[in-house]
Amino acid sequence: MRVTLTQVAQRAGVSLASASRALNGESASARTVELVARAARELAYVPDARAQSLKSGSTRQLAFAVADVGNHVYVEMLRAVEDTVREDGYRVLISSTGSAVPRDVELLQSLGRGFADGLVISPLRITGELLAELDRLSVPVVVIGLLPDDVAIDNVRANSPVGVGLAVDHLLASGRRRIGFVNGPLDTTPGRARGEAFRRACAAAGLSIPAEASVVADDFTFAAGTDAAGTLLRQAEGLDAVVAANDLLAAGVYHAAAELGLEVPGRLAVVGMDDSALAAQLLPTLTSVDLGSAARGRQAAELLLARLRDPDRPVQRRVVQPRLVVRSSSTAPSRPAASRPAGLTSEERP
Amino acid sequence: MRVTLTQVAQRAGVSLASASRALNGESASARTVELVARAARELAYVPDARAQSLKSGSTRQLAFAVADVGNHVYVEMLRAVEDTVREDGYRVLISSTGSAVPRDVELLQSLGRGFADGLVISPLRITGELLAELDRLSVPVVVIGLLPDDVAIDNVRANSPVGVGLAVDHLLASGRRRIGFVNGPLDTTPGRARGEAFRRACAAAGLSIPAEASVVADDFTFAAGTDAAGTLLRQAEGLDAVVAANDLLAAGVYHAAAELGLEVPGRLAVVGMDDSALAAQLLPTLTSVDLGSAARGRQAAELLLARLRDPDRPVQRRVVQPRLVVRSSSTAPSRPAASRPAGLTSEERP
DNA sequence: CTGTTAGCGCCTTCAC
DNA sequence: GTGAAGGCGCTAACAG
Repeated sequence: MRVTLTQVAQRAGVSLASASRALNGESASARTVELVARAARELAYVPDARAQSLKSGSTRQLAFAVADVGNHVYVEMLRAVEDTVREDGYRVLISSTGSAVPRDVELLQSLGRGFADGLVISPLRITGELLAELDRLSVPVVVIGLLPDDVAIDNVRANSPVGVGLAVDHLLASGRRRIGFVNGPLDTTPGRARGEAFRRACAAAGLSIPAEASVVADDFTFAAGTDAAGTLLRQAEGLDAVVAANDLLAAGVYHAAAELGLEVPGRLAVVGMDDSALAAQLLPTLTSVDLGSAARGRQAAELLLARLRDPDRPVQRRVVQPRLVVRSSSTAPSRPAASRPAGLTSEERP
Repeated sequence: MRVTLTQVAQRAGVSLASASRALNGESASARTVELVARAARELAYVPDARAQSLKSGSTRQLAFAVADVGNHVYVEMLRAVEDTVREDGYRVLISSTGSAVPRDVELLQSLGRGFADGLVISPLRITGELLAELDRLSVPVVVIGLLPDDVAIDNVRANSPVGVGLAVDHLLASGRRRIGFVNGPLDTTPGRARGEAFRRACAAAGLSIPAEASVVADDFTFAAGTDAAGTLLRQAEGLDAVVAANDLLAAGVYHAAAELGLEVPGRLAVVGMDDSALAAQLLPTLTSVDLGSAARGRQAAELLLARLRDPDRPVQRRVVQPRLVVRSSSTAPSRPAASRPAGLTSEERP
């Protein structure tokens, strides 16, 4: 069946310990190393990760927990995390928690079983219960998201206020004035942060946004975005721009606008957030605020690796700065409603 | 630090063995069970997964290896796999191999270390080297993809021939006659299968497809699709429809068409494959052949679980049947080039 | 430099 | 029903 080190040692004619040392580059005579290496090769010996884990106390595995693997943002984070930790010989255990808290907590509790050496988690909802579990966690954890200030956990976050500000300023600079907002659920961390940021950005620009120009989708998904945007565009007539709290919601805005015959960007400019792959794939291409998904994933992974190396280092909080990526959905000048047929024309695409 | 069963036993005033039995529901007196349960609760005891692994020989972990986590198809598979195996108490270790074979092989070799009890792999390129490694694997594996007939490995596959046939027939039924094809790399399993399927479907319909109506993208990605489609639409004038080997390539066709002022679907019908989330998000919404990504993931997971339960069961091969999902990108009637300005109008959307 | 020995935490015979 | 003891595969002390 499975080849053990004992068998290798026997075949090489040395003791178990010598075999171990020889393979691990500890002090051993050239002859022993040669004998053992050869026996190992002949038997196709592979060390047992389970036994090594038990012995060393570490699994060389890290867990990555996200709300929704379906959202491309998390995929980018995942990829960044994986790429980063692989160099240090870690594998990544993925865990999609759904947007339900119970699964989060369940995962955190099971982490105590020691199947992973650390955790990167990007929760949609940061509840007291979740924080309590994080606090009693026996392995290092890095949270991607907006953590309360008094929580002593390594943390990487996007800068939503600046990000939303970039979007609003860009729209204002393009001559838009009647700006609507499609947010995600307000009981989520990004939902609350981005909603607040939108209000402030508008206030700072001296823009008064009526209540009906802001809607909240049931979820950060395309379907929810389409519904919410439909409501928004119907209830707040005359909008000339919409900011969406993420790209999926923005795609929903496109669909709602199309249904109402509102041309994008001619009649309605749209700006998304996250700058996920989708932004470049849509037509017209979507202007979006890059909140640094990959960067956040990478930095979270780095923080985790650093803490694994030195458990006593001071807690770090990193903020990834946003960047506006201007594409077609916001670049054509605003036009009055009836100047041309609704629809996209190739002339408007760069 | 970490609470061990020994400590629980001490606190409960029973032996290690009794504590183990009490917690695992083996024969033990009610009193012992009570004492142990209480001690465990008070100490917040959690069994150590590493030790259990070593003892039992199983990790309750399964690995899932895919070429590209960035492709939504794999995300859907991943989700299905995770959902399916979670019920049986397995965790999923994700491994994105890139499209490079070396990483595949590397993973397979390291699987011998016993950190996972089984593997689901969906390789883009099924090479001899890969098959050789699969063959000498010490844990059960299920391959999603087109495996050679003589390989005795549990296998789940899509039905590309039927799928491409559905696309072509649908286009013919909508009155399209000059159909182009954007394929992915021919050295990949899906690329080869779909290319072949397209040729046959056209032949079966009595359609002769000139060589220039078929192009091969460098990769199954949006960027590669845009490039390839640009070439296609320029070199094969007068096409009234394009089938793309996946949805990302289809999105590329949209962009290339827009650049050339070819209205979709008025001038050019487009059909994608995979029916990923993207299909519904694009505008016009993309008609696509659902190849059952989620179903393939789920079935692969089921096969793997079944084999873990019974290593001696006969090898199974499952084929997931495709389904055409008709949306807007293929439903408007074909029109001559100059009848109207290029662009999409809301009237064309259902 | 090498071999012997003792665990890592758990489960599981085996006697009692 | 219970406790003592052995061992999963490996590494790290300790002697020699």
